[in-house]
Amino acid sequence: MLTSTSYIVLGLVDWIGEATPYELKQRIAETVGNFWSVPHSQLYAEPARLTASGHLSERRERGGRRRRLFSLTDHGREALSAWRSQPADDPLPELRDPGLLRLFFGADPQAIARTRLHAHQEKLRSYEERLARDSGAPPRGPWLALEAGIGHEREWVRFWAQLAAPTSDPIAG
Amino acid sequence: MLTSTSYIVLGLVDWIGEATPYELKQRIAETVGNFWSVPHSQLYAEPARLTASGHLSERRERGGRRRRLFSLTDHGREALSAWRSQPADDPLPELRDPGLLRLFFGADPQAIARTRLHAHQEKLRSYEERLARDSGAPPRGPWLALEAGIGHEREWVRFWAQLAAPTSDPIAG
DNA sequence: GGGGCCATAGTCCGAAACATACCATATGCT
DNA sequence: AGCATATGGTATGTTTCGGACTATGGCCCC
Repeated sequence: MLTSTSYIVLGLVDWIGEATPYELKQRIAETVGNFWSVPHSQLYAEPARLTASGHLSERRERGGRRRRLFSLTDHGREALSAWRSQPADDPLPELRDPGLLRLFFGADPQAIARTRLHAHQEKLRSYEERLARDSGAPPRGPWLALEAGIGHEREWVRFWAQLAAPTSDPIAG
Repeated sequence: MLTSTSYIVLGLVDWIGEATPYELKQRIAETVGNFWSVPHSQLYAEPARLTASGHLSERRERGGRRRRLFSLTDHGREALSAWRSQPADDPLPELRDPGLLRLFFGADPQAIARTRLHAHQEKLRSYEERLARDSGAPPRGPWLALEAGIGHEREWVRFWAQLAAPTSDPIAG
């Protein structure tokens, strides 16, 4: 059975055309890794599995490092396309924020909020920068994902800012 | 070394006083599990580890099912309190939304958006209901976590709604 | 009072995932 | 030539994860 990691690999190979695990690693780092990271060791293990199951085909560089180059088979292309057009009835994602966990179990809100706030502001800034850089360029998918990321970072900033600055109490004014 | 799962267990045992794994499972389901779930098999394995490391102590029910009852040791209480007051310099959480992944790799936004939208609306509704039920009751931690959850669910609803209804295009009006 | 059923309660296990350390090759600089 | 750095890949020991499986107790109904 294919996992999300499988589809990340299939999707990227489709995107790049023919790729080595190392290239996948680099692409992920600057794109999808922002909302779904994959440890690099998986990027060697997963293509091997996908080759065994007939979703990818493998070719070996002739000289040099003799790197493995993977590309989609018809079977792989079908699987990817079926996945794309499947209803997204997956379970909803969890927040899984360690800071929130501490908060839940009684940590001091202000203390947590201050460090978290900075980190999220930074992240938000980097996303907005990227949005400004490559706004409008197709395809639309990565752009929409970035929009989603920005929305959630804004929400985190709002949330932590409100806890970091207790003066903004809606009752006290 | 203690993991997030460890602290969830320690935190809940602190909260409940003395608990069996099964009770932990139930508490998690209705509280912290909303943003950080733990597979139930871990709730048998983790207390055993924590007992070995001296953070919990174990007692056996006398008759009946002879269930294991765990409670905090002083060592465990100290670890929990140290964790609570530690700066939250953990890595930021990832969205890891399967729907977003499909979107990223070219799925039809409207198709994905419609199913996701419903699911998030439902979730949001259930959170708001809970907020109305036990608003104000201390402790504050769970309540703040619920607030965070509501914020992010609202954000998801906003995001998917905008994709589900293409008429709200800001350019076309 | 005994049989069946449901909720409770717990164990077990193989397959992945993970972090991380290690190894190897190329490239360019001094 | 020697060395640092980035590139590229492998190997591996632990955890985690799901999910299948087992068992126990309480309760209702006949």
